[in-house]
Amino acid sequence: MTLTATTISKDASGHETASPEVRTLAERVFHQLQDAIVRGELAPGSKITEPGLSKTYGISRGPLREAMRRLEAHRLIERVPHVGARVVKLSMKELLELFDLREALESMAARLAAEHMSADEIQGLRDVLAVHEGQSDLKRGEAYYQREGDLDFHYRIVQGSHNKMLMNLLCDDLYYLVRLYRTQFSASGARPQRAFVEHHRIVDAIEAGDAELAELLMRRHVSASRANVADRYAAILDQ
Amino acid sequence: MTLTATTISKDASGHETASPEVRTLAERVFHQLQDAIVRGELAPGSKITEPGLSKTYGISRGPLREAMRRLEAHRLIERVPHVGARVVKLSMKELLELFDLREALESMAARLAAEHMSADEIQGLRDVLAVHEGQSDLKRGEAYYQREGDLDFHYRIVQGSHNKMLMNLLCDDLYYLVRLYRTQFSASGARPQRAFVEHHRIVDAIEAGDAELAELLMRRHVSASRANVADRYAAILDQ
DNA sequence: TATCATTTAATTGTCGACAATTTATCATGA
DNA sequence: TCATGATAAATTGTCGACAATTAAATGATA
Repeated sequence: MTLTATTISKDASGHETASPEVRTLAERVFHQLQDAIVRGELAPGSKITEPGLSKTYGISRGPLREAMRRLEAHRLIERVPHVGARVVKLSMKELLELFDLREALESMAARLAAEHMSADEIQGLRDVLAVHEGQSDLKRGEAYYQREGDLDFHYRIVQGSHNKMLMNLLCDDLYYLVRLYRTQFSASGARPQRAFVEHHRIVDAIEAGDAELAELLMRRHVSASRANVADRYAAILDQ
Repeated sequence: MTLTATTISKDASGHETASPEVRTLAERVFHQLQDAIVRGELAPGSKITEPGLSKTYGISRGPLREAMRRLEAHRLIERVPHVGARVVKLSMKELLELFDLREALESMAARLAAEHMSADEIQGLRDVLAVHEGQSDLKRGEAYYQREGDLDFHYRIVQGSHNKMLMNLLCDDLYYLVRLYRTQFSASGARPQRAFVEHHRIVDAIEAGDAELAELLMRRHVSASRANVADRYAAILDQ
């Protein structure tokens, strides 16, 4: 692809995108904006204006509006007719709701994964865990929650379910919203280590073909993660 | 609902719309296209072209493209860059996957509904069932699955969960896809009557505040519905 | 006749300009 | 001083035209 990522400097600190699909301007700027939002470069709640972004990214308003429509569909921005768009503002209530959704969906994904994952896919899962294990203990805490794409454990479990609808929902629609929450309420502390152990147990269950156990463990895992976030938030309120 | 299916004939055939949001051309044509697809007026798999729709609805390609983006986000059409868009083609595999999703999500919704629904909301649910009961037995079979919006039993259960994320997912994103499947594989036969009974049991559980039971019943209910569709499909294959 | 390359047509992607609506500013009056 | 209304600025919604890409049609050649 000859499309040099020249674009604009500005946001693109030279990171670019072996992205799956960048055949059009609208798609490119969509991914750029998506990254900018998830990374927090565009502050939550901040208003984004079409002429502004149009100039920033050096494109006309046409494709920009299409990109914004996609962002809206992914719930990363909120638009009001004739008024404008704002980066989504995160409330703790909605974050906990999102965890409830994940608990229902990802536990189902784990069950299906135990039933349908191939040996190669399971090996891939183990590799992901091994990579994380190899990282220095210092960085692990922060890094473990930053992984994305195929490196994300949860992402791969969902892929392993072989359920297209589920994959679309969790990996396309909700995935970046989850990542946004992660950067917002930057998760760390003692939780990652424990999550790491739980991940191993889940893979064990999947490898054993124990669908029921995999579902149960994943449900507990997400539930524990939710409780952790809720606790940390309560602690902040008290502080 | 006064929404005549005039559809074409220019836009302003003087119909307006107690619709939730029709403040812009793009939104209006979005709803029109959504209806047209769900009703089967636009055949599944058929190619839709921008100049064509542009002329049909009497608007320019700008707002039309925005409407199409929204349809794509709702998975009612599929777009390929530089090629075009087609109305989504339904496969039995994906339909069953959709049922799996609904089983996980709506059972969760039923649990939350049992925990959070107000007395008024529960009464509203009973009213919905009463309306259906009042209909002639002849029409009930066909009509019962055709209800939409607030009249839809499942729709109200989800609303009763008071979980925004869940409501967005089921009532905004997946709702019209489910309706599309309903019209495609037009459901009827002995199933509606049984579904009607199951609905009553679910409301009973919700009213009793028995979250666990409500969840279980809803899970069974959706699962039975899924099995019914699968059986009918298998029967057709044998025929 | 079938296959492949070239040309043609149609459709999508992008742009800039104008109209409609909203938000901000400011002046006026109680 | 505050509220209220009119004016001005900015932003969004809509349109038509042009460029880029793909699909179809045509013709040449083996």
